[in-house]
Amino acid sequence: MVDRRVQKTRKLLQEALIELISAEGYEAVTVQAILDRANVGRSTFYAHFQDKEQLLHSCFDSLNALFEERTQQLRQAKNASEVENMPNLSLSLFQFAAHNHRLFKTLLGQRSSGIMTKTIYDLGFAHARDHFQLLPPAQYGPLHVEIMTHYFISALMGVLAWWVEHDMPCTAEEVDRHFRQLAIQGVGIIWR
Amino acid sequence: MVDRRVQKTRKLLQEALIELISAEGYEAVTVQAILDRANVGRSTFYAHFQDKEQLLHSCFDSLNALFEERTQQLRQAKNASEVENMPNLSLSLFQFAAHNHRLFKTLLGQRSSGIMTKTIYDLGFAHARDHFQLLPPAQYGPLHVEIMTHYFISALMGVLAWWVEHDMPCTAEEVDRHFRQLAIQGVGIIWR
Amino acid sequence: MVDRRVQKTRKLLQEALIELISAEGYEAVTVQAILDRANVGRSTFYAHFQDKEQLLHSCFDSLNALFEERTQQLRQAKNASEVENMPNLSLSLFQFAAHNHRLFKTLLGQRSSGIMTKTIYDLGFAHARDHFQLLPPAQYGPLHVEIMTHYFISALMGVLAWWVEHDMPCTAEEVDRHFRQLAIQGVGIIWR
Amino acid sequence: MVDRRVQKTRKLLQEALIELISAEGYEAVTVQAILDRANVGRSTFYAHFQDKEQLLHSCFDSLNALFEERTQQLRQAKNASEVENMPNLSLSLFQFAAHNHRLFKTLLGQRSSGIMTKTIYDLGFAHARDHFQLLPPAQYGPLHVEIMTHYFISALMGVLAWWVEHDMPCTAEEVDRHFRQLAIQGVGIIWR
DNA sequence: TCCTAAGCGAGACGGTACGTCTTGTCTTCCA
DNA sequence: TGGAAGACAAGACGTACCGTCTCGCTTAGGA
Repeated sequence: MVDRRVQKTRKLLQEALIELISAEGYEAVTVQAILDRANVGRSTFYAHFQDKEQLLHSCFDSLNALFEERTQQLRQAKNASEVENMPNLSLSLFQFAAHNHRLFKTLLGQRSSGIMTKTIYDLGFAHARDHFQLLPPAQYGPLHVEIMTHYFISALMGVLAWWVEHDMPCTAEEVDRHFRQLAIQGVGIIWR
Repeated sequence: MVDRRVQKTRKLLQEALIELISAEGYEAVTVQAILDRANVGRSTFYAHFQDKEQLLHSCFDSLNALFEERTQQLRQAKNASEVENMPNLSLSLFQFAAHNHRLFKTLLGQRSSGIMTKTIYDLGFAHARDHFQLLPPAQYGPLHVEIMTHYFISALMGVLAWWVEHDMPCTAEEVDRHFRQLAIQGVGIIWR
Repeated sequence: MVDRRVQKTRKLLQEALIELISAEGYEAVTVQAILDRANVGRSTFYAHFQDKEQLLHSCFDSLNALFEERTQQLRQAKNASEVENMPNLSLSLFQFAAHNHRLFKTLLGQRSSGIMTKTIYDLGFAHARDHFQLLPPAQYGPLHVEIMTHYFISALMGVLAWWVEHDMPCTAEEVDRHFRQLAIQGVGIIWR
Repeated sequence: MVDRRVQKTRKLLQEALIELISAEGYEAVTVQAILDRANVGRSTFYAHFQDKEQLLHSCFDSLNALFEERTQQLRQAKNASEVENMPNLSLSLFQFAAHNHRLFKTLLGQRSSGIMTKTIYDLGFAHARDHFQLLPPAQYGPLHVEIMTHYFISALMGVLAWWVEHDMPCTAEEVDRHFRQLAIQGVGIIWR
């Protein structure tokens, strides 16, 4: 069984990091500053995490869990219709971000140097590709699918980043409705 | 009149930086390494640029020029139809990236820590917003336009990044056609 | 009454320290290394000794006893002739060192950083001063006596250190004879 | 030619070290404390010296020079009589110590953990052995000469350490006269 | 043709953060 | 209940870069 102190220390460090990033930006955060705020010794820090970046990634364990759960569901789905009936990816993400607003705003926003954007992007990309592959084959070639997946996830990330950065100016359901309309119907009339 | 040596030194430094970034990644590049590769003295470097980041940004003067030129055209356009007849933004970008492949691959790709993504994003976002505002008012509310602009530019950046990262697996015209189809018609059938 | 385990633990630690000092030198010995070698827990160590240095000093209890015994004899001596008939200081030391060769070699030699030299020196110095003060007053002034005592003890320590460092190349009696000849007759002919 | 700044920095560091050792003792002196007192940057320190100990040794360059000069004289001496007419070793050392009182008091005294004692001892020992070997062969065996050399140098170091530690309670000539009397005539009457 | 000011390389320097290491205290758990 | 195991705060270590600075050398462009 794991020492309760260990869990407490990890949590202290994660919280200190998040607070400091939103105050000063990721690059400007010093390991020493984290230690001071968390009241943790230097050696303890390095006993738990290799460096500042690993500590940052550890903050995203719950997001990893979200995607892993969805991936499980994908694998167990027997046919396309079951896949289509899964909870919507974009809505799940918007809701998850709403529940972890401070975390997402900090790590997707300006202050973070976008350090986590790629991580979330890759998680989302892999998931979307798996998803698309399980759907009935379309008339599109593999190149188009590749482009489409990048297109789709990039757009999702962009809207998500804007939404959390501006402190969720509408509900998760609303922003998801806007997003899905754009995704399904296209930018439409106003773009040639 | 500016000393020719000054221009030569600037160019040496910019090239050294680009080469080093594509070799080791932006974060790993040391000022000292730039100096060694460019055969330039430490004090000379700081006489020209405040720091590594400013040197990086200086590499993008030509992209700035591209957007400034388009912005000029936008301002001079008298009506929506002239705006609509402007050379296509996405195609311009794809073509520009093709002409500056090494630069774009280096600075949009993995090795760059996405350091320039935001800069290009902001340039594109501002331009797209200006563009959209000049088009005939649609039935969409301001929130939807905001979301749409982020949606559109994010998707464009995502496809662009993928395209240069994979060494342009198709022509600029082709990738632009795919992109515009997705933008105009939406992800369509395969996404609920 | 003292727990037998306590004595055992103390002994384990002392032996571990001595072995490690002769292997790596005093400065290089880590508390953790002592614990590992002695199979003793960190808290147990600090329950017995304040720190590494106190543990080291505890190894010298027997030498302290030797000097204390001699000091007792000095105090009980009624006249100078009894003092003169005491067992010889230098010979006692050489013999004691022979019986504790490993300890002395370790703690007087190179590896020890001379950490104990001063301790033994002070013990010897105090004893020699007491001794000299009980002898019939000579024609020498107090300054000369002070100098002489330092001269004498330094020389004794130097010869002792050499003797144990070189694994006793002659018997205690022989080295004592050489030493006393030098002390009594001087370096003599070969030094102007 | 060597940068004058380099020499200045070395001197600043050496002086800071000496002052701090005499204030707090060698072991307690932190590299950071040296930097603070000398107003020198951390990297500059390590550009000049490997560590605290090397800095300490660098303080003794002049003493090395003294011994090297004497060794030169020894090598050039053609016969024993020239060797015997060389300036006296013990007097030279006492005078040198007088001219560098602060340095010697600091580095031979209590605060220094005797860190330099061995260095000076070895210098003196090597020199004395060379010296003795050039004198006319005596009736003594090699073992006796070895012992004698250690005896002699130890005694000299002991008197020297006492003399500087007590702020030279008599002149260099006086302490040398006492020392040489003890060395030549022996402790004499008062020691059996 | 000389001369004088700027551009430049070289690199010393003060400073700061890093990741490692050891210390001495404290807590937990097991025999 | 005492000791092994080991988490922890504290802080020094030696390394790596940074941005500032002071040197001389060279190299125009004006006298």
